[in-house]
Amino acid sequence: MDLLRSEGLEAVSMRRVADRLGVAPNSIYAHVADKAALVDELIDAMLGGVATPTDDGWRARIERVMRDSRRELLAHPDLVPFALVRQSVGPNALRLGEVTLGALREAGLDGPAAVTGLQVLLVHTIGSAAFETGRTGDPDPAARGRRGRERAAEFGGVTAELSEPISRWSGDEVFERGLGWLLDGLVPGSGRAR
Amino acid sequence: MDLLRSEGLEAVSMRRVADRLGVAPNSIYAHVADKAALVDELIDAMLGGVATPTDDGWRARIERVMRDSRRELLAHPDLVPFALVRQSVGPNALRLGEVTLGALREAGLDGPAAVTGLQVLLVHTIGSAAFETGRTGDPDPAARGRRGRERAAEFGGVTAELSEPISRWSGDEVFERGLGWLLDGLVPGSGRAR
DNA sequence: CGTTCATATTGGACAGTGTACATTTAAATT
DNA sequence: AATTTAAATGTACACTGTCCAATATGAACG
Repeated sequence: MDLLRSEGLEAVSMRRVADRLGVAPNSIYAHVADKAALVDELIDAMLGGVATPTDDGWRARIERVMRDSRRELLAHPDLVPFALVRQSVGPNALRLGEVTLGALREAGLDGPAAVTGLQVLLVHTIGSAAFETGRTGDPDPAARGRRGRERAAEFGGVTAELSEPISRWSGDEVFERGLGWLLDGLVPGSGRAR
Repeated sequence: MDLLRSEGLEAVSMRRVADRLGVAPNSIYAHVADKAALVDELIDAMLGGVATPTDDGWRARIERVMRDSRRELLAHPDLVPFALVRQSVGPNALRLGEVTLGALREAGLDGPAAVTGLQVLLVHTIGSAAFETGRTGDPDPAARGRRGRERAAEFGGVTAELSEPISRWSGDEVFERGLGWLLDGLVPGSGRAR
């Protein structure tokens, strides 16, 4: 986790981790099956920074879990792409998942509907973090060589019109608005912003 | 693209691609800046399979773009994790983005709101595809070695209760329901399912 | 026509990567 | 003290993306 936070995920190689532990690279395989499994544990460790909410209303509890998870995701951007695909079932993910499920049931959803709701919320929270995380920097879409420059010229004007505002608008807005709409839709008749 | 579809993304290495073209590995760098840039072009090539919708209503047009994109994403699962993070601004992504933006404006949204709406829709569509794509197979959460088995025992029962139904319920439902709620929320007063 | 010049391609190499195999060291259990 | 189990190790394999200097190729031009 130190390595990840200080030098990014690409620095988290078996050899570098082993160095950090004063150990041979192979020793790690006695504790972890794969590198993927190692990353899974990193993800769950990250979720350790999300507190179990104790708010009164179910809606407030859900909002808090999602907002806090989002904060933690944005603080560990390199993990975000994996958080969705390899949904880790570590203790922290489980803890937060059950709290959210409980809140959804409290809101009146039955078993299957609550699970679907949880999934939709996860997709939105992690997905919007992934979206926000990506493309932070190089505004240079031109590849090297002939094809690259040709492409840049081909649709140069339009690129500016569409992709520029996309990267400019705040991710908070995307996250908050989407979260609101999903919660409104999840529990029919409980619309807040309407 | 052939290589990706037949052997997955891990087979798409510079050397294998070069082999396929009867060319030395380095030659590719005259046409593409990076391997990342190559993947970006793969993503846009994939989006080439999504037709420009011609339906009458704005809502039908948006639903079609998102549903078709989802189909294409699920057909190329290895690309999904990258579709969100490295949102490619290739010609096809641009084409579909503008069509969707047009539909949102037709629905009555002004510039910034339409862009936010587009982002929320993208996050949901790509995000739910990513979620569905992940974890298709090995139901084996136990790592090797002592820690692994210890962990599996530590929260064994709960794992089954929560993670088993999650991987069982259909992704279609998550996608369709979320899409509906988002569209309902996006355009106030036009709720369809209520 | 030959020459110039940008583009494309090449061989070779560097510094890594994840991980398998067989073996030795260490710790826990009997 | 002996035996079983776990942890750590050295070596090695088959790859990976990408840089560098040098060469081949094609089109444009005087």
